Amino acid sequence: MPECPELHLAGRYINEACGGLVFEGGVQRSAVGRGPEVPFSSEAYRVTAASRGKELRLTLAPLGPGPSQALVFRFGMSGSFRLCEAASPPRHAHLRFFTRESPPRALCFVDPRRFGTWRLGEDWQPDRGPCVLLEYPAFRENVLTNLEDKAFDKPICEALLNQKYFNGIGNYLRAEILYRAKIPPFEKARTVLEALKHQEQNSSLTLSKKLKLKRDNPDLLELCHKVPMEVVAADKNLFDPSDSDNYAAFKNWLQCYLVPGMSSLRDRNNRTIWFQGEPGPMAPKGQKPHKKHAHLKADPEEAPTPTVTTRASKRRSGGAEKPPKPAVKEEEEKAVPDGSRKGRARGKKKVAAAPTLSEPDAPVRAKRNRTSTRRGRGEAGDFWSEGMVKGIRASRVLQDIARHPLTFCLLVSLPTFQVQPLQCEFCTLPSTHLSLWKRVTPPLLWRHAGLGCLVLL
DNA sequence: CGTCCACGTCTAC
DNA sequence: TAGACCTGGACGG
Repeated sequence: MPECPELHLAGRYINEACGGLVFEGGVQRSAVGRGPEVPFSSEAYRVTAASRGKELRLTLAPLGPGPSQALVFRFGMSGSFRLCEAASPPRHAHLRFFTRESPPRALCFVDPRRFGTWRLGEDWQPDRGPCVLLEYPAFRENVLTNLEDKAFDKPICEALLNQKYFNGIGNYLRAEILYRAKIPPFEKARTVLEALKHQEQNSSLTLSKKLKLKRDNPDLLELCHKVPMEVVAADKNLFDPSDSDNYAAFKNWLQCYLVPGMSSLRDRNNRTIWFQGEPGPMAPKGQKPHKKHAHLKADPEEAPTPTVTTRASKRRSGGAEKPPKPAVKEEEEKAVPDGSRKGRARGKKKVAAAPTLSEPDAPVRAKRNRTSTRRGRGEAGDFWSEGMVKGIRASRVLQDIARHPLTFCLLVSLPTFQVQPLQCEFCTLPSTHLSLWKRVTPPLLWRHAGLGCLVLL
């Protein structure tokens, strides 16, 4: 399920599962893996991960002297990471990193369809934009300052898959986002986005009213951040590789994509767009929106209501659905995995030689004990109340919110506060994200309403 | 058994 | 703007 939430959760999985492990030896690549051999070997090294949009970077760092090796992965349609017994890796494990344990384990890049790949070096693919999940302000700015680009001549549903502007959005997210924004998928992208530029000044409201408005009516670009954030912050980890039962939870989270009663059409790239209501002015002709899609064995008793399904009615079958994942086979890794290799030999990929990149990056992990303010579902609760807001330099904050209407962050100033490099420990927001706020005022509290986490800085 | 479909890029007419 | 690149699950006959 690789869109940005899955990439991000894969990174979290790697950091949690491998954080305390020592790896050793070389990196093993399957005969049919898409990516290059990894010229790295070490007596003892650690593995860490970071994500950006639909890319995931692994860093192999020797415990002793010696250079680190970085790899940047794309997951294609079916990629994932998994830590398992080295002796019995899953099928289609195309890259393996071995731990230095007694029965060794292997961190595996697993990818049945092999559309995924990896490159050597630490650089993100240069023509992909900022991450919708982790670089929200930069993402928003990148879109709103480039609206003359012909990428925005297209219908919004197609523009949303353009990774130059929407790095991390994929087919299920675009459906979920447009559905919540109540925007017809084939409305022209520029029309939709131009409107966001102007609706940002909305004076004569109190701060808390504005915040509430923002929270209750997130615009399209905010939803590009907020919707994937929900997946990442879900109580039940919707994509925990070690819990195969959670696919049902994911299905249940979906409000539009694959949901019975919703309409669907093929866009100009022949990708299925799911939506509700009118398709919009740029809809391809000669295709009748086809509804239903009954072959979701997840909801057996679904009444065949011909009426337009409403929000309430489509919350199908509550938790009653059973996970549609039947087989847990995938074992019996045949010794010669894909000997066939019929048509077309593996094309020679021009491996972009990683040019040096300075990137001060190196985020200091400012560990804190998180005061667990876990609330369900992005609910801000009384945090937004007038009382809490008192004492902020409201004008500055408002000004900033107007420029970067981030519904999820709010800052409280404390005059004598020394700013330090830090990250939100929950979601590993990069320090670049924070710097935007540092310019306003030193933050004391930084809260992601979408995550329900409160971070003391 | 065969057909259709899938969470994504790429490049070749 | 088609395809190519792949495996595998769901579904129909």
